[in-house]
Amino acid sequence: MSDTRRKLLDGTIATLRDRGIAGTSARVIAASAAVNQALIFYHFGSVGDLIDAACREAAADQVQSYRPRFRAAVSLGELLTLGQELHETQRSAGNVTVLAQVLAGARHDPQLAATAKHALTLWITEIESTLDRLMRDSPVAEVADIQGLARAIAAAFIGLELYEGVDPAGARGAFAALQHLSVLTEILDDLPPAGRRALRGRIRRTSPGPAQPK
Amino acid sequence: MSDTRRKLLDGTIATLRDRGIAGTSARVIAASAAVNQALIFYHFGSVGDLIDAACREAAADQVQSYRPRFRAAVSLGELLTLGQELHETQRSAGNVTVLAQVLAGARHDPQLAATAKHALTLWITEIESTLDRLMRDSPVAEVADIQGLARAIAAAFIGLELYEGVDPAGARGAFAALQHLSVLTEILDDLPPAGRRALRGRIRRTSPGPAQPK
DNA sequence: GTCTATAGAGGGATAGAC
DNA sequence: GTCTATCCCTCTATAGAC
Repeated sequence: MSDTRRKLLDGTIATLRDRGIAGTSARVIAASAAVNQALIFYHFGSVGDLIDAACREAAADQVQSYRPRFRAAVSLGELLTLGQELHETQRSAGNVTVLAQVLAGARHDPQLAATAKHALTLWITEIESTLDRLMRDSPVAEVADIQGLARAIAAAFIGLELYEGVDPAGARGAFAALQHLSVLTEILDDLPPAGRRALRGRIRRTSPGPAQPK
Repeated sequence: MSDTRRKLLDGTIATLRDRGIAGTSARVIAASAAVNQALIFYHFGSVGDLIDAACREAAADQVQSYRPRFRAAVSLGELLTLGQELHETQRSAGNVTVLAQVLAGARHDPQLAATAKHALTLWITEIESTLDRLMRDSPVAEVADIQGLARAIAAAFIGLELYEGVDPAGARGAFAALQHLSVLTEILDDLPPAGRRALRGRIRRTSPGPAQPK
């Protein structure tokens, strides 16, 4: 790949991270990439196409680089810790923030919507297979709809990323609260067999069961 | 309040909802409000000030109108149902979507950041006092940091609102999954006294305890 | 492939008539 | 309070020199 293309892809991610979707324009991206503005159109055709290319590449790279850590998580608490680390690491690299910005811009731009859905699906798939593995032997699985839960977690994560922008201390508090709560699932998983059977029966009597995936 | 001010405040919310933060300009707002563009500056000074005024008013109105329903919720499941209804009702009225857009724009605009923080705090305060009431007698309160949890819930809600924009079916699935999961907390709350004591002891041995509010 | 220059639209904001 | 007209800026995208 040419040097200019590389610089433009990186500059686009940096611009989305630092200035938000509303502040991302051809001129600003070109300045960030230290490249002539006209080259955006020569190499990518339009600003929208450049954003699309940059986001797809960045999301694929990030998900792949985090895959071993997803695979290594052995509890919901660890998955959450992974999420928190990802959140903090990315404050400089910034791909989750970027995804949040693209998601916000998706409301009035069908192209951004497609980009956002694609990138988000990569993360959701990863979360889903992790949850699948973690919860297979848990009594909690009886009331958990893994597909839906993975989507909820991804969406929540995006929300926390945006919230961080206006209240960093509050966002830290939110993460800490979730971490405390994850202790609950560990307790449930560690129940002795008798306790598990009792819980399972209790769940069956109360819950309508997980939603059927279509 | 003058008719023009009223139309501009409403037109601003409608514009943020329909066109996103990146598509919200003085000209578009004025067209939506059916008012001359120059009147924005006469009445509000700047577009940023208008957005700020509109968002603060809308958030205050919304939170107030939902307050009785927050007070009426008697379980986490009901709080979640309330959230889901709010989500669906607002697809037309649109104030949570608006908040998400302002939050996204906050990244490169300090004024929007202040607006977003103020509006979000109104919702967080409401969620916090509801959680406080709901969880006072629950053994779960031992591992729950209510302040942080309220922030996490509000942020997650914003994320779901944005996710709805690119994958409505996925967002519905996410809500359904959370609803199923809320059954767990009800089970824990309904434990017989002996079971509660056992759970409580188990929590004490595992958890570092809730974070200290500062 | 890279540059300058510019077209043409839309942006915030103001002046001044009414 | 409301309007028109306008200034000056930034935006995307292209034309054309190199």
